[in-house]
Amino acid sequence: MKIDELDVRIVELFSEDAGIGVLAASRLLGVARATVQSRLDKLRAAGVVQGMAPTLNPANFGYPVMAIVSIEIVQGMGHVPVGTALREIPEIVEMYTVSGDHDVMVRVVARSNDDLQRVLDSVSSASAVNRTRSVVVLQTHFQNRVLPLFAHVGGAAERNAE
Amino acid sequence: MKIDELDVRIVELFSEDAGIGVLAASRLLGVARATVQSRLDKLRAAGVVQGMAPTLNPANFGYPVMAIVSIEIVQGMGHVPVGTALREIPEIVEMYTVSGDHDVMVRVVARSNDDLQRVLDSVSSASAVNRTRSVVVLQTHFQNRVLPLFAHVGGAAERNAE
DNA sequence: GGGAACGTGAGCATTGTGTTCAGCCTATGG
DNA sequence: CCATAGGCTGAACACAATGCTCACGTTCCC
Repeated sequence: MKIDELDVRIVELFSEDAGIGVLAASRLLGVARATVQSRLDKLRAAGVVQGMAPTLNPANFGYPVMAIVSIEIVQGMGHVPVGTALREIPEIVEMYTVSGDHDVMVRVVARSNDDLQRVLDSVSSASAVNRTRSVVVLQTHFQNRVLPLFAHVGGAAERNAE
Repeated sequence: MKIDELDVRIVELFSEDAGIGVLAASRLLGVARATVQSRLDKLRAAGVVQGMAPTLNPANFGYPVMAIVSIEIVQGMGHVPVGTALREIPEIVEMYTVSGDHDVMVRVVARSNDDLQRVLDSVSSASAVNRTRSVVVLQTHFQNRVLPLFAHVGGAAERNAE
């Protein structure tokens, strides 16, 4: 997928406000409506843009506390059973299988520090979980900040070879 | 902010496809259009819904490799200079200040394992960074999965969703 | 009971959508 | 050197959705 500056500008506009609409975007960018439409279609078809979704902030509906938990699973168990077990815990908002000392890393949210204890316990008590180590998030600098990278890719198209 | 089942159903609909529109959502839910509109306004005003944004997937525009890096900063330096230094690296898509042995945790993406080396080096060479430890993400189970938690808050705990 | 907050259904003018089309430009390749 | 393909344009069209406002019926609680 080749991404140029127009693609970047379109995505930036829709990131500010997805409700902007194809027509308004085309006017702001000084291009034809059909162009914006076809670019969006292509970006979506390529999977670059997965879709448009409302951004939910757990901190604003009762879950201001966040922690990152490294999980070590018991030897001999695949990572699949852990995955299915942990999937049932709604407080887990992110989950990866990773290399290194630990096997799984998750990000959890909680209502309070007290509540975090409960969440961590529910993680620990999942089957196939051996040991956990958790750190509390003190400050969120940014989350899911993909736009600068995307702009970098789009801008590098002219200056650098790919 | 009090969240009821209608709020959850509205957000679920818009999460599937934010372009669904207020009118179509109201028809699917069997409520008046003005109701959906006012609910959305309130959710947005409360900050529960931050906005609607296109979901970008770095894996689909050239960055399929992902890693999580724990960073220890040099004693005596505040976390602010590290933050500003790391902010300049577009490959960092997530950044937290955390408690525990390490001080900062970031999630980075890269074009390949080779490229990951370059990204990690650029992190390590940031000012105030003392030591880093990184793990490679082998599998992404889910990212930013807030809907189940939101549904849980909305009193849909008894109900089996999806 | 009074009042506030909420949901309803309806109305209105305006605007955006999806779709299609022919024409034009530029880059690429025979 | 010309031919072809792909992208962008601007326009057209019917249709649908939007933002806004309103009067009215509930429900809940002071």
